[in-house]
Amino acid sequence: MNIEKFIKNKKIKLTDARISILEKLFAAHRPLSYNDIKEHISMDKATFYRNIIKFQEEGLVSSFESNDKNRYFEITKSPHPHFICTSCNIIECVQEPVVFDLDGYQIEDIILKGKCESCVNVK
Amino acid sequence: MNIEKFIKNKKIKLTDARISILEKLFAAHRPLSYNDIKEHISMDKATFYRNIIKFQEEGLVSSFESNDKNRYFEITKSPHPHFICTSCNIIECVQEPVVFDLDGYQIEDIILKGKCESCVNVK
DNA sequence: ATATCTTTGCAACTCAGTTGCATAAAAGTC
DNA sequence: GACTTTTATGCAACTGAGTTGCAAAGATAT
Ligand SMILES: [Mn+2]
Ligand SMILES: [Mn+2]
Ligand SMILES: [Zn+2]
Ligand SMILES: [Zn+2]
Repeated sequence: MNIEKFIKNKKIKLTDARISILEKLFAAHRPLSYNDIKEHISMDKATFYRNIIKFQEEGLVSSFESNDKNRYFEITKSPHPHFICTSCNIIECVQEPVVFDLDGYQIEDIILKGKCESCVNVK
Repeated sequence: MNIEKFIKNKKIKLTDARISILEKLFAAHRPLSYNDIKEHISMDKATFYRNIIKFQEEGLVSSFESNDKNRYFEITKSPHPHFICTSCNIIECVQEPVVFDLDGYQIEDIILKGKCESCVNVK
């Protein structure tokens, strides 16, 4: 995916800092925290978080809070659930759809917690 | 529910601090954070968190991380999903079961995020 | 009584994320 | 070009939830 194309008709200037964040998120197969990518980007963390907030305001990036007190970010794709392992804290995107409807409520996101394939076989 | 009975055959001494935490959690219809109950208990927050950790080790209390950076605690009941409103941050226990199975994984907890009944009607 | 173990309060600490402020880089105006 | 206004960045200081070290208090055991 081309970043200039991705950013089209969003009101965001494409700075070097922003490009490097978006590139990292595009390359990932799962949501990433600031911690996950801070080695691979050069900006100050204030710049990182301020840009992430912009991305979210424009709907380019989504995020959620995990168990480990970190916030995880990913490029906004078609909605899908996420799995968080309560043993190793790994986070995975879930492809299988979870059908669920709660009367009067509008569900936007689903987070499943439990033991991942690796951790379920360890005691 | 009687607290002495609830605590039976758990290796936990029932101190005043512990009783007041458990009473508050028993009376609640939804998970509570330290912030929610600190006005109604008298202990130091270190004591609160240390006791909560004990409760969780004994399986008496469960918890999860919300959007607002706070941890929410409730008496462990039969597993059920929780709903977190992304507008007003209210947390509710969901009674309707969410059926979902992920091959090789062990699901322990389900968190639904979205707009609650009040917030879905406001723009 | 005295020794041992557990709980508590206080203060200091940790760590992710935020904010104020000064500088730097863009963008707009003439 | 020069000048003004807006936006982005880095740094340091701050915030707030939760944790930890330590000494005092309470409880349990012998
Ligand atoms: Mn995902
Ligand atoms: Mn509940
Ligand atoms: Zn795992
Ligand atoms: Zn709401």
